[in-house]
Amino acid sequence: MKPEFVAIARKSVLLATIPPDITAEILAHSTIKHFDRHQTIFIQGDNADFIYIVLSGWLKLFRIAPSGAEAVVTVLTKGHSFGEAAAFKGGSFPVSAEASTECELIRIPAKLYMDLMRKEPDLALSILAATFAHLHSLVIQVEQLKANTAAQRVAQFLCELCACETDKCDVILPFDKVLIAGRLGIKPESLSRAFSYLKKFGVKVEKNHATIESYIKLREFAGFD
Amino acid sequence: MKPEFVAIARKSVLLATIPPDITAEILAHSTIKHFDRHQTIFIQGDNADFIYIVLSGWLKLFRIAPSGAEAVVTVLTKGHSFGEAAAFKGGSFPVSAEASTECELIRIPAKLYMDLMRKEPDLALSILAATFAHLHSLVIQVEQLKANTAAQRVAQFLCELCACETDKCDVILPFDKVLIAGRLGIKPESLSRAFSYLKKFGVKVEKNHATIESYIKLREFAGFD
DNA sequence: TCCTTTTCTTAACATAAGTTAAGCGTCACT
DNA sequence: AGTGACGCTTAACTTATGTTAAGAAAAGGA
Repeated sequence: MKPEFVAIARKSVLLATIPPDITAEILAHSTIKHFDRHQTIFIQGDNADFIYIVLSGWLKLFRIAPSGAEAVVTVLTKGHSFGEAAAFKGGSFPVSAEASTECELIRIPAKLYMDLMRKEPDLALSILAATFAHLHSLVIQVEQLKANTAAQRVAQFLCELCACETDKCDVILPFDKVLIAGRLGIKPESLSRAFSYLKKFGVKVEKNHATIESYIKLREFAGFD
Repeated sequence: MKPEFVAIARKSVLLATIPPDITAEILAHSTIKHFDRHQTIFIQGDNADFIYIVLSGWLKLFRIAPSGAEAVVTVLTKGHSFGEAAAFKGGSFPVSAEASTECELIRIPAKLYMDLMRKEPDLALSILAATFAHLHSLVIQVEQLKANTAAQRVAQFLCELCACETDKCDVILPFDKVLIAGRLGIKPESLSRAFSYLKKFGVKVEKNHATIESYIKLREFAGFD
């Protein structure tokens, strides 16, 4: 396995806190998988036999309601892991996963991880840490869905992307607008409307590039403290 | 501690899979806490020093957005545990908790649980199982919020309550309508409207008692398979 | 280059849900 | 019995978001 991949994997929440010799053993039994855009990684109900770590690209976890409506649960990229919770339980995935861009993943056999866990309690703690991160992000998401308007959610999304120090800053939208809309629980048309509404607050969007004139003001509108 | 309380606690996801002598030790160091209706159990940001198991009554976990809007994240009752995730992480609670009815809780010192965890890896698995259950329920909730109308969410809620075998059945609404509305992410007025809309599908609601004429039909409308 | 396909935006319209306000029972207390 | 508080429902109105449709801009292939 390429050293750069190992480096990314080691930095993930899932492996970060465990000794190098154990990660080496895990990675030795894992494989790199490549997925094209729109390719299915797994679907809900599949046996959760693997745990994944994203090396590159973007993918989404989602559920399809019986009505056919798609609900995007999470969007993941480099360094994120997924499937730990389901794999741990030995059950099946509660969500489906699909590549949103071309992407590369490390696929870890769940059984291997579980076997090692008996010897190395730290592994359980790592899974816990990763699962909690997901849990927390879902709690936030539920709050955002219930307590904010679409435009506010868009503003929150922009604020999260914006890792800048200065008040004025630029962000690159990491995936296409259909996916952003799905992640925020709205239709692409509403996303467009939200963007043009946010012009008032100094947000300009052109292609996949957004300029934020005042991060402070945007945060305020977004309803963050 | 009363034997009936011990029995409830042992059946909770948090303690179900661990040996009796360990649960005994945990419970010996835990205390029973009593809360009146509307009493605060903790607020978001508090140090997560305790893990709780519900013995009786109903309580809600919620977040208050800066706008003042309340988002009910979960409603819990007998046998449910909460706080494990935050306590394990040693951080602070991401949500607030308030008693919705008079209720009794077991309060387990988080530190004790963590100390035992080092000796007994099964404890980590128990926490993981409990956390996974939360995770899964949040995934479902996100899907429901994003992909269903208010009336469908109400129907889903009724279907979940309805543990009957027969097609026609009655359910008792376990908590008041303001709280049900909050849990479903709608206003109480919309809940009323949803109930009267559901008359079409053979649902009659009077006070806290609902009659479902055809469970099958209701499920169909709810959009379950 | 041109043509097709995809992606995004905009507009007009429809609908679901929030808002405001009024009214009705029920309950507890006097 | 009277009063007030509370929980719930209903109605009229407003607003946000989905729907449908059309077209502009960008991307990609021939």
